[in-house]
Amino acid sequence: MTSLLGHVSNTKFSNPSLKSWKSCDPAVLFDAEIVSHVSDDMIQVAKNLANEARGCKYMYIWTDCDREGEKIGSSAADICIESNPRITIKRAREVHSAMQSPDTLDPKQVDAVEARMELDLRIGAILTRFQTLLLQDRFDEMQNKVISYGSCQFPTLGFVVDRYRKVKEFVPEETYSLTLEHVLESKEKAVFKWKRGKLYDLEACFAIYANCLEEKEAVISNVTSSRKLKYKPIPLSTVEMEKMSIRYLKMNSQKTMKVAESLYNKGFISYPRTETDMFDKTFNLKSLVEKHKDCPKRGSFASKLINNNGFEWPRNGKNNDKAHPPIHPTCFVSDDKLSQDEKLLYDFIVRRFLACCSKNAIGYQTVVTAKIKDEFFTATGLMICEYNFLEIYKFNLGWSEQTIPMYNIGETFVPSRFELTKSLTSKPNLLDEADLVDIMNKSQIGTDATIHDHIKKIIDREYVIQPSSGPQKGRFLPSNLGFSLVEGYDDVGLDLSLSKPYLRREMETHLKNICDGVTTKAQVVKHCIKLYRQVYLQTVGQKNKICEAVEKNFGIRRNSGSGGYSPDYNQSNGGYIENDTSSANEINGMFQNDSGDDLLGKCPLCLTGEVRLIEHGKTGYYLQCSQFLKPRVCKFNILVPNRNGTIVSAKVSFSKCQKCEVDKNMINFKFLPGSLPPVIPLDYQGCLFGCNEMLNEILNVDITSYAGPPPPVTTSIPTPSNVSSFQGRAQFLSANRPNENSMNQTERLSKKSPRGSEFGDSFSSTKKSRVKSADDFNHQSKNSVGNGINRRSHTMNPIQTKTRSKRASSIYENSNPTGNNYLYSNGMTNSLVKCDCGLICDLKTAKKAGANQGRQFYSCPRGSLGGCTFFEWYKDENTFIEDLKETNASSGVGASPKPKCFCGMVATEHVVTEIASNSSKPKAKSGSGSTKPSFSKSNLGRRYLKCPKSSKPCGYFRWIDSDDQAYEVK
DNA sequence: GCAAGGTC
Repeated sequence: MTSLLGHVSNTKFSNPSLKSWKSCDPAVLFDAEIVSHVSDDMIQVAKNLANEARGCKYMYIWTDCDREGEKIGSSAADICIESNPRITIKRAREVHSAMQSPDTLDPKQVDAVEARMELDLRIGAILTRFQTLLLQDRFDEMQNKVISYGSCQFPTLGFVVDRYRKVKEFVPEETYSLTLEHVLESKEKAVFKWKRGKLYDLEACFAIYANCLEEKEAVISNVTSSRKLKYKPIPLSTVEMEKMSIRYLKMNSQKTMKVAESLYNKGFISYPRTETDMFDKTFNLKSLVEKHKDCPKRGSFASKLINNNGFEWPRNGKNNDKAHPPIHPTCFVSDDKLSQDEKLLYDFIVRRFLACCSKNAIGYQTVVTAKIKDEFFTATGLMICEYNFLEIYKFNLGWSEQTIPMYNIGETFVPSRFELTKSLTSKPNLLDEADLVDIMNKSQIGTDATIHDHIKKIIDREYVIQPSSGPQKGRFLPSNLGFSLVEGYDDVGLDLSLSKPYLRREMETHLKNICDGVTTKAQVVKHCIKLYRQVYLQTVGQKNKICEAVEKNFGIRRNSGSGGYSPDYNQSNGGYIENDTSSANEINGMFQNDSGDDLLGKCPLCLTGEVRLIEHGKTGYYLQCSQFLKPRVCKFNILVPNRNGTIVSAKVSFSKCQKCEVDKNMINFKFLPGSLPPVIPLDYQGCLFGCNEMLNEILNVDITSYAGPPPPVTTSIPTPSNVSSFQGRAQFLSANRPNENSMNQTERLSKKSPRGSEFGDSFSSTKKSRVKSADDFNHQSKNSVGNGINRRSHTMNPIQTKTRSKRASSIYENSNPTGNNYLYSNGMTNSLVKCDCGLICDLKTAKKAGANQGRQFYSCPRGSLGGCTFFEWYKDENTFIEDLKETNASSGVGASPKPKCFCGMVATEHVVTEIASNSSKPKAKSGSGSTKPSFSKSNLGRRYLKCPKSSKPCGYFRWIDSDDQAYEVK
């Protein structure tokens, strides 16, 4: 028999050179190989296991019965098998049957934990390096700071910032109510509450009040009395212990856990890290209660439970981690054996336990209703008859005796006070630690064993401040740094912002699915990396937002940086980058953008963004609008393909194109000798914006192909510019005193004005220079990968073709084997359709039987797991032409009017996809009440028109491919 | 110098 100390193994990147932060672009870590290894501080544990295993036939694993326990056991088993390959591994689960019928380890649970470990490592390393190096590069003040990112840390910080914003944005509103009081001769007093509560409209309230004033007396219209129960608390879990300790013992979560651990190690309480809030029926609770009967403080209550029939089995909560019971005292300990903090916490745990084993409190509630005119007012009294658990558990439960005078129905009285009162809505409070623990728990951020660590982490990292005195004592305020980071990530404008809990929660859902056998570790890792990669790439593309937020909130100046910090990365890290050249280079491209020397000029499509020349490794270069990475704002992203290495280098020149109508900088090209026709010099300065057709054609660049629709008018995410000012935040503490309405003057968040859809025809100047047929330039190699990709606006690129041929895929499947299809996009196809979350859509196929079966559409890649409702049909060239026809028809340009059904509505088009009878003519399905026609086999695939109404359609029917007149289907 | 999850 031997013991473990939690996880014996951990994950790390296998290539030691990746340890250095500047050894590679952080995004390389999305795909770098990861290995499991024995942690440095667990080497002795591993050695011990190996030694123990040598002489054993069987190994029984008795770790916690949760998925982490399964993985811990699995790692321990691996070590033992290595030491003794003949050893048989058994898993003890149910205590009572463990030895008689031992189980085996559950590989699904082990897989789920391995997925979590891998994702946490990659995400943490990538984003920590990204944001640390970014801010160190731009701000002198950040030189020695590590700005860590964790999938739990940041959502925790996000909660603090969210509440802070709510407090700052709060504008109190006046409310009005009617107050009724009655003081009897006996001096007894009844305070009645208006049934309407409060009104926001003074005039309305005054009208009611004036009407009531016509009546001199109030009449008692009802008196009810009923038995009320105050339920005893449920058994104690870790999160509940932390919350109660913070609120009533004034100990923070970190300290609470430390003290609890100390009590546990001394054997005074059960294991303090548990989600379980129900006792197993086999527990001998009475004997545990009995242990406290001699306690001077709580002994008499414990004795009552045992001797006076006061014991009752505890209520059940909803959670059971199957690993540990609820927290309870294991023995009685006198105060002199405990430190001050231990005394406090132990006392609480014992009281809670005894309360659980006691009975509900019983009271009688009387509600008296008084009426004036048509308005009703109630006064409530409470008499506690049996205190039961309340005797021992006196933590502010909001249940106290409330006496009111006796009234009889029909009795009248003259009000002592009847007034229209004005009050202000009260502002929310900053989060205290108990609030934060609660929100984290509900949002599945962290576990019972780690929630307090995450809170400590954001304090230690100086992302939040917890004042130790003053009115906000113990509450959380975001620091300038924490606020800036959240604001920066939020400004990137993704619903899946890195400061929000959604990504982590989604991961948790998938981990459960692995355990349930719904999916596999590989699929989940792939899916989550895809999501995080998308969010990461878009965040990197707008990293200036983070710098801007820091600049604004700190009041510090940005230095020019090293011109983007990617050049500092050691790109010789061959093995890793080779595996994913596209993603690494894509990111490098993004890192290069803000030095200003890659600027070509204003975007000809959206007119607001700046087009830059971005190198994309072996793929080529992009002419990319700065708005391109914003969801659904601008799609200008033109590929200059370079698959044959024709372009040795391309750099933006400082001279403008004189011929070009769109005022753009020229590009200095260096071409590979022999790769181009002799008419083009090897050093060539040219413009790619349409005026130089020859250059465009030789390089296979179709600048004219972008003729996409204008983007929808979008409203930017509101930016709390006034909220975030350095001064404002510094003043917050001093200004925010009790009873002082410091928020009155706070303005609401300023909203950026909506972006106009000023696309118009601004790009038409280049449309006319559409390139000639590719055949005219057959000196270009036929093997050129770029050929044919960019020829026309609605031609699919090879990646799309691959994607289209797939059936609708599950969320766990990538749309192509690389998982990086968006990186190859030429920017002119639908492959860049993004959903309302800002994610690149999955292309799916409609499965539902009907006219649209088989059609492809775009939808949110997150699907039913918290995805948005974005929907858009895929448009290939044919449907695009159809659309044009329809547009022309509707605008009356040389098209016949659309056929109308008998109701006069435009008939809708359908395709025969199912057959039902041998009839050659369609007829209604009998008894269905629907006029959906049924068809013969020969009609399969034929198109027809019918009434568009889904209920009570008129029966109009006409074959499209026939000259027959429409007829009515009954 | 990065994560989160165990545990003393």
